[in-house]
Amino acid sequence: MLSERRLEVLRAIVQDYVGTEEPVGSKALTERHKLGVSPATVRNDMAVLEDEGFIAQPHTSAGRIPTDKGYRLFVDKLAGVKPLSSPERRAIQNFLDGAVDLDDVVGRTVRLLAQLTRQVAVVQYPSLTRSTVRHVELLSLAPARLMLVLITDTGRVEQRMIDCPAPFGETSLADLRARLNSRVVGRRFSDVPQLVQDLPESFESEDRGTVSTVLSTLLETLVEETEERLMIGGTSNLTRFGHDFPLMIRPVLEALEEQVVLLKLLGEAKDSGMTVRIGHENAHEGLNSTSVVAVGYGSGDEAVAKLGVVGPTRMDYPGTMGAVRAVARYVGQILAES
Amino acid sequence: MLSERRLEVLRAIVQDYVGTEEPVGSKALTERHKLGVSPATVRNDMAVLEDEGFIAQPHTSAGRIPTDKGYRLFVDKLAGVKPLSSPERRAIQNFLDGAVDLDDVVGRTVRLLAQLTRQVAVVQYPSLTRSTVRHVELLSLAPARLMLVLITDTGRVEQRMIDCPAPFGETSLADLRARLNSRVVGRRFSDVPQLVQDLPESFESEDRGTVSTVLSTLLETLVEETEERLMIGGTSNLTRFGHDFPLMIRPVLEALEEQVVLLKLLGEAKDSGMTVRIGHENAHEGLNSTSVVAVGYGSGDEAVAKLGVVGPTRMDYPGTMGAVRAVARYVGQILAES
DNA sequence: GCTGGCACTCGTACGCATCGAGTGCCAGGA
DNA sequence: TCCTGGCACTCGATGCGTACGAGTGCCAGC
Repeated sequence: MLSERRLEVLRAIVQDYVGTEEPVGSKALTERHKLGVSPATVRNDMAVLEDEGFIAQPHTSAGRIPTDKGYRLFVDKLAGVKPLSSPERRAIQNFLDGAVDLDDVVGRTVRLLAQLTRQVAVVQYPSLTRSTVRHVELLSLAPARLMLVLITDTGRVEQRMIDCPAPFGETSLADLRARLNSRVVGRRFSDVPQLVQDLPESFESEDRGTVSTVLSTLLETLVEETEERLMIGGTSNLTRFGHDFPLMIRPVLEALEEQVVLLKLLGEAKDSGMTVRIGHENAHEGLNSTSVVAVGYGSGDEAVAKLGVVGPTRMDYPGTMGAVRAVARYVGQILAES
Repeated sequence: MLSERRLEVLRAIVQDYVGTEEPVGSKALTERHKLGVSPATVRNDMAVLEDEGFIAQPHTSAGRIPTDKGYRLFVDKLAGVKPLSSPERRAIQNFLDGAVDLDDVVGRTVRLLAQLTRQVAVVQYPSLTRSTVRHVELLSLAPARLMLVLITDTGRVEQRMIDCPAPFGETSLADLRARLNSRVVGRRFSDVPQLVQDLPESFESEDRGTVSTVLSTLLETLVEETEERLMIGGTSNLTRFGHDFPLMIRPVLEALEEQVVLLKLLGEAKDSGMTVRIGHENAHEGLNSTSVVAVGYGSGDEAVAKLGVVGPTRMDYPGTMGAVRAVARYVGQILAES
């Protein structure tokens, strides 16, 4: 186990490096932090930290920079979550209030998070499978053409066109609408398939085809949209990556364009509590030099989706974690109110 | 007026520079193009072209690069629109077919355009004001809580929650729904305000408050959503900007994050025909070193929205214009079918 | 009006010396 | 056992002078 002082040295290295973006040497460390020991001692500690793999030298005769493992230790043991200042909290609330619909909430959240952390923000739309059904609507647009509209308790709305095999009367439509709603309203989307399974049987044979079509579209929608949607923002913050950013930025931008990658990224995060993935801990290669801070949010106790930020491993972890957590809480509140 | 040959020299310079990204000299020009004259002659022509402001030297004793004015002349007089190859056309069709809803169409279009042009793609959602109403739906979610759903002929769907001043009976609701639809279905959104103006009068006094609330929400939605939505993609193509891209990319990314800026950008494009804005022709400062190729698209003859790409001024104009035009046409077809 | 020749410019590449931050190691002291 | 000061060493960054060469402008001649 590392001694107290060595941990302190590591903490100092991380803090200085995050601040200056330059390898930090033993002398500078003793000057800027009250470690109570001489540079020579710090050098010895650094040698140990390097042996253990917590820090590294870019080249001989340069200062040290933290490794992924070093950041990991820092995040786990040395750093807390820095709470936001109360002006910041007020700013969040002001910014998120006044959103008119779910798109707006998500959009504002992304911008807010990007601005607060000065990093790239990713916000997932509330998941269908974890939401409950608020309403199912069937609209007749043409004799044999229906529109299916799904509304979730989190305000999400999905719609699909349906071409019916046969014309469908207004009364049958009203009947189907009523029966559908009575079965699924208030239930979880993941339970919907079983709940509607036997519906066609209770209809006249002439309508049965259409009912089946509607139901299969409904189920299809559930499946398709389980590939969740998300929104990202603040990509211009990537330019803050550092002096070597031209090399970094390419794969990161590419990764950010792949919704699949991002969804997997957020999916890997724990359902509750905050998850921090540092550098190579991220499965995706393009993100090997980034860290991801993610957390679930929801209108109740349970998370309905996740949000987070992507930034350089060299980031202000306590501040970022604080901002992410705070934003998630407020978004949860907003969703619960609507 | 410039002689035929001088125009030919300009064309050659643009082509070479676009290909190599390096200032092009007189000798290289005569070697790579069959101009039929010696380097010295080309030098004289270049001197003239420089006097006229079509080309410039980054520094003395370097080759020439086209100026914005040079590209402008190239686009207007020297370059055609390169039609896509038929495999490319097939690829477009395959890629766009199978989109399930409007979001999907727009998303696929963005990806397609980014891939074809290897530049940043911007696609605007079909505008509300230029669309016609396909259906207006009112759903009762709770005794005094309604949801308003607007559906356009282009497949766009907007929804809003409405808190009613008083409970609203099912029959009144059906009544309002029917009357609303009979008035506005098939009409343009921009005409809706007049069409519904006198609706409240025909209702019982107890319902009049709610009807007014619904109508004002409807009108609000029309106004708010006139700030059009759009989707962008292919930002990782920004890394292809050139060797000086670290300086370029920042303002461009920032501009791309501002929907307002992008909407203005597309708004400046002509309604019909293709618009090319080169370098400083773009009002926004951050985009002074980019060119924008934009075109309207629509389900019928009329444009319902625009799409385009943003790339370095040093771009393959004929190819880009061809791709943009082709994609716009196919998207128009897809919208018309749905 | 085109061409070959020629002097000139200026950015790039390369070699070389200097500088200094930072290191590792060691002997001596608490 | 642990800390400290001292010292030689490493190696990237910086600055400078030179050589090179692509490219130009100009001019005399065809």
